[in-house]
Amino acid sequence: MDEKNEQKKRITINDIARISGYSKTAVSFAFNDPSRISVKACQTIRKVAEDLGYYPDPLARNFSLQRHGSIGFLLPQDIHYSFQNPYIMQVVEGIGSVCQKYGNTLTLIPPLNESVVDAVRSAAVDGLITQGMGVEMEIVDSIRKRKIPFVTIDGIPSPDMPSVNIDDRQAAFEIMDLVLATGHRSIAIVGLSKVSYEKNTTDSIQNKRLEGYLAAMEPYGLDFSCSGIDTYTCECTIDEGRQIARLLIGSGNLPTCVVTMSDIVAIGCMLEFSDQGLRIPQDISVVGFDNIQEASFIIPALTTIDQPASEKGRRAAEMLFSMIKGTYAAEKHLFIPYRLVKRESLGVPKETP
Amino acid sequence: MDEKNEQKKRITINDIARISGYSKTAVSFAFNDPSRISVKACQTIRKVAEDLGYYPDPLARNFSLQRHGSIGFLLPQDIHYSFQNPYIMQVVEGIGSVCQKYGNTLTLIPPLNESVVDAVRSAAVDGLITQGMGVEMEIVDSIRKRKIPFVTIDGIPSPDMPSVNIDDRQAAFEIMDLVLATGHRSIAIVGLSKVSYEKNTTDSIQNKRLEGYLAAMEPYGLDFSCSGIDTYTCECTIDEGRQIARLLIGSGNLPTCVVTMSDIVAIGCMLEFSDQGLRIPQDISVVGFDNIQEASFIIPALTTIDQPASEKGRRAAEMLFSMIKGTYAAEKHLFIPYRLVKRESLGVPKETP
DNA sequence: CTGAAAGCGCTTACAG
DNA sequence: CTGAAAGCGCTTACAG
Repeated sequence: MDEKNEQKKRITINDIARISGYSKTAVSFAFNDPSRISVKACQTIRKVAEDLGYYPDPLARNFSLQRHGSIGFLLPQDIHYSFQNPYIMQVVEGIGSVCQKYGNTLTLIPPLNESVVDAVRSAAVDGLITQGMGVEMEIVDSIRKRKIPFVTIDGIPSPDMPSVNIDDRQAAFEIMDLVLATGHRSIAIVGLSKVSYEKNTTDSIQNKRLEGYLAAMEPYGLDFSCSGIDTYTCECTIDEGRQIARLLIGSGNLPTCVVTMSDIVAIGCMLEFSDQGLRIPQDISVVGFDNIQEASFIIPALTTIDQPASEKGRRAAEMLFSMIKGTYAAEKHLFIPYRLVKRESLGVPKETP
Repeated sequence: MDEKNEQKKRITINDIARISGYSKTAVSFAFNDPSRISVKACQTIRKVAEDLGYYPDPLARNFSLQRHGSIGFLLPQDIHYSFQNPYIMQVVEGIGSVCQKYGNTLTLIPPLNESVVDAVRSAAVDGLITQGMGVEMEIVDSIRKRKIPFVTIDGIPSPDMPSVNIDDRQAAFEIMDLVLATGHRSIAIVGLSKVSYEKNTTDSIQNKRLEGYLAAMEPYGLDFSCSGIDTYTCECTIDEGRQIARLLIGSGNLPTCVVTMSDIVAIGCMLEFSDQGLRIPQDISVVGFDNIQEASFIIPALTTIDQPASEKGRRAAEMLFSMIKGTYAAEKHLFIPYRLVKRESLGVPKETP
């Protein structure tokens, strides 16, 4: 009935037990805790196992042990977008380094719109790290229902939802304050697109940053309704950054500065501006957010907020593993320092209206 | 006040069956194949499940289904290095997009030196994609022992080891030929470091590329033993690229061109050269390999080989899923087109000796 | 040191 | 449409 080519049946612990003449218990110990059996038993069992190419089935082992040996990272955007954003990749790197430390793997969960809830429910993970999650999201209920620990990075700190953040409001305040102090009054703000699988999010780091911008603008008598202050949103990719730049150029009413919430978008804008013959910062200034590696080597170098992306990932993962082990007792809402990085992409505007 | 609902015991299919008055079979069908039971039964069961916050345990489900619902990617280098290389990230993105398509997750397996064999043996994956693997590697035996399908990207095509590659030899030939035709005779070649978890690899794409370089050099009467032709190796990071550049400058015998096997290393070299006051390509030329995004926006733009990284990942993943499903029958060794990309980082050397 | 046996929580072929 | 029962392959508390 089955097309049994060579190995008709997988070799199990039972086969090894039978052939070696020991019990399943002994075979199990031979692999997991040799000190519990005699040296002779261990050798015999291992020999038989080796000859038959046996190794404990991870699926059965994990099931018996009631753990997966992996933590999950729920990608905030479609995988195609997430991987184009070096900031996200650094976060993942930080998470991964902690997984490595604890001998776990890192499971990337694509945020398929329709099925993200199912994906989260059925993912083979012992815990979950999410990016940009608010308590009001439907997905939070799903995770809670699963009763696995989770931590959110760049989400909104809430009770029962451990988080790792920088002070986005203050960081945004600082960079906008610098932009305004430099003389800019005509500003395009480019925000982040929403987490891909949630349609009705009201609370987010985007809002925190907008609050910060607004607070910086207030002393200058500006707010988002003023003419000259416009807001946009796009995915975090170079291409969409370029599109925003084209949009601004096409509008015939170019701002003197573009304030983005993401370096990768800022770089997209810069590249497009350059391609279209605009000089940065003489003709237009651009500032970013994140301080990805590329921000320092694009010419001119990008003024931005340095975020400790890898550290965010690491701290979140460390928290998560503590929670999984049940030893977690520390502060549930971490705030990590950021740093304003002044470089050449921000200059004095040609004319201040 | 149900103590046992709190955290004493997890709610299982048995609880739902008992409380709803239906069998475990019916409960299972309510979640997996509602058409097999009556509408009424389905509603009743779902209601009870909802009230109790029940959802089939993924661990048990996967065990019963004998599949993990995830494929693994064995990182070629330490996670810290792998994530700094946009080429690798693009490959992962390609793999991930296919996982998303098939409703699977993507498990990243950190290549911890000591335990990579164990990691591979125990990873909760239905198949494995590796980067830069040769048949002679110890890890191959481990994977085979696990009897899960695997595909290698940028490895050496071998029987029973499906692979996805470009023609590295020819690509390397073309770019070296261009370098030589441009007039360079004093060349530093910067290769890739070995796959982190294997110490004695003789066969690799690095060697294929060296063959290509050599073939291009031959008509010019050059080979690796010639004075002026030097070879180096480093991790694929900007920092190590910079180190190579410093090494070259420090040697007092600067080549006229640096030929690297990785854009990220090329960019590191370029940044360091620039920082040290050398002009590219007037004072020194640099060429890369991969054509990562950054290669097009660094100034001067990088001459390189365009590799379809994302496509490599996608093709490898598609192969792997076919193998997992047992429907695989096509060509086992894929070669994908590459493209020589001429940009400004390669120029005519100042003096041709 | 050793082994019998009770789980771990599902899925599904089979019979009614 | 429905349910009893046989797996899936391990781990480990317990008794000898």
